[in-house]
Amino acid sequence: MAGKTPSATPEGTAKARRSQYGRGVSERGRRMRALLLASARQVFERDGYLDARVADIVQLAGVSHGTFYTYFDSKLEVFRALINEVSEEVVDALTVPLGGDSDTSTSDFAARLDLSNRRFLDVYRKNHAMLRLMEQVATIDPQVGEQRVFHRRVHVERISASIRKLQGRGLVDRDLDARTAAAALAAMVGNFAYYWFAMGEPFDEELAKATLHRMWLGAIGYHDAR
Amino acid sequence: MAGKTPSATPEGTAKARRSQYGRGVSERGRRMRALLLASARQVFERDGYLDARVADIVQLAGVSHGTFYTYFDSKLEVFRALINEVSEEVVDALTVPLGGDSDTSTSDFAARLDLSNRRFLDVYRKNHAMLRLMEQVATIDPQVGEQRVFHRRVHVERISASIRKLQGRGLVDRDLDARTAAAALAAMVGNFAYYWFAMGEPFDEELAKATLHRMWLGAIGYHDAR
DNA sequence: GCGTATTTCGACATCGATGTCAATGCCGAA
DNA sequence: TTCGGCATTGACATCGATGTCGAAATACGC
Repeated sequence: MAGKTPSATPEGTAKARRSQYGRGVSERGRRMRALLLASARQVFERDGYLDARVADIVQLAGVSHGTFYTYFDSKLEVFRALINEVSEEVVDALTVPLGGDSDTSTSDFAARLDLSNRRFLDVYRKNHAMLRLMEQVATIDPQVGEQRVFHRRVHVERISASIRKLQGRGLVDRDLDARTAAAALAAMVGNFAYYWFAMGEPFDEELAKATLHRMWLGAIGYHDAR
Repeated sequence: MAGKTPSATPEGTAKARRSQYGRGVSERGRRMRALLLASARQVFERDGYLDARVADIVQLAGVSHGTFYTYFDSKLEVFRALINEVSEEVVDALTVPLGGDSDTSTSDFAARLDLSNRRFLDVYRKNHAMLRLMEQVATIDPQVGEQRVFHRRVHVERISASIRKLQGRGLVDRDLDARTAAAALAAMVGNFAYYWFAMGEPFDEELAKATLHRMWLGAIGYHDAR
């Protein structure tokens, strides 16, 4: 049953060789992998996840069908690889502490919030095509679904930490439930960005950002003693 | 070319007969259609849109494969029929005028808003499985995508009309851009409902509704002279 | 310029869901 | 009970994307 070695034959299946040698280890391999990733991204953005075919990806890359499978097990696996890159950017943008170390900077909170939301929106705009696809694939593949949930958790946690801090300083009513409020604000900002950038609803750049900022603060009842 | 009548042969293709006779006109036919719709809904909710197979639907209904195609052209068409029913409920919930006729009821606005949001959330909860699927299919089928956009437009328009009315009465700052603010609030409520009911994030019923209400009002800077 | 490690090639087998159709079954009206 | 419109049946053809594999090509150390 297990691998005998008939003298002349090339030995083992191609698949076995592939996993044995690792895939794309050499410089050449790394370039090929990058090329395939770039092509895949183009095809996905053009055709959507479901309509994208491996055949299109390899054609765009100018390589043969089989080469694709040297580097990825399936269409889904390339997509995951691509979304990982984007995800990192998003999480980075969301991870920047809103609180700030200095207790002194009490009333700069509004400014820091504004900056943070702007950064998030800019990252969303930059990657809008992939983030739109992520919404699609999140409903199809559990692993990508997990990633979307992770984004949201990061966002909600950052916001609820801020709210608690403001409540500690007496700047926000303690009656407000921080977790629920954070969930609602994350929904507001995230879904607004989705319709604005991914679905193409037109808004005036500055007006939208300023309005979002102002509503965010009003929603938690934060009123700066300016 | 057109329908001659060779004596013995059954005449025309089955497909032609189907479109000729209409599908499910009789009482019997209407029952069959309803049965298939119910089975389809169960299968969709259990397996998701993509993994649902016509074979599963007919098996659950206890009829043969071909019968399905007497009533629907494809899996997509059944889904559209199902989502139409749900969509009607959602639009109804969103269509109830927030303004109210009476100019007198100035300060009941908050109460009416609360009622309206609660109604929306209840409809969402009731149909959460299909609405979750709608989010999935909206990214796949343009027609269902249109329907989702329509929901949103109804929601946004209702809210922005309210905001304008409140601005007219001097209860909300005229500086606030009604359309942008309405888009953000619709995003907040709609996406919160999605994560709450469709994705199963746990929230305390009463706390969530009250918090959403309070934030909604705070976001537009409405402060009741209570 | 030889040999081995690594990558590429592309024709082909596979696969499962979809939609079709000719034949048969059902049912109410005459 | 018989007739004809209407509905059901289920085996089958179709189809296109996926992933495989044996063999050829390329790189590169020696």
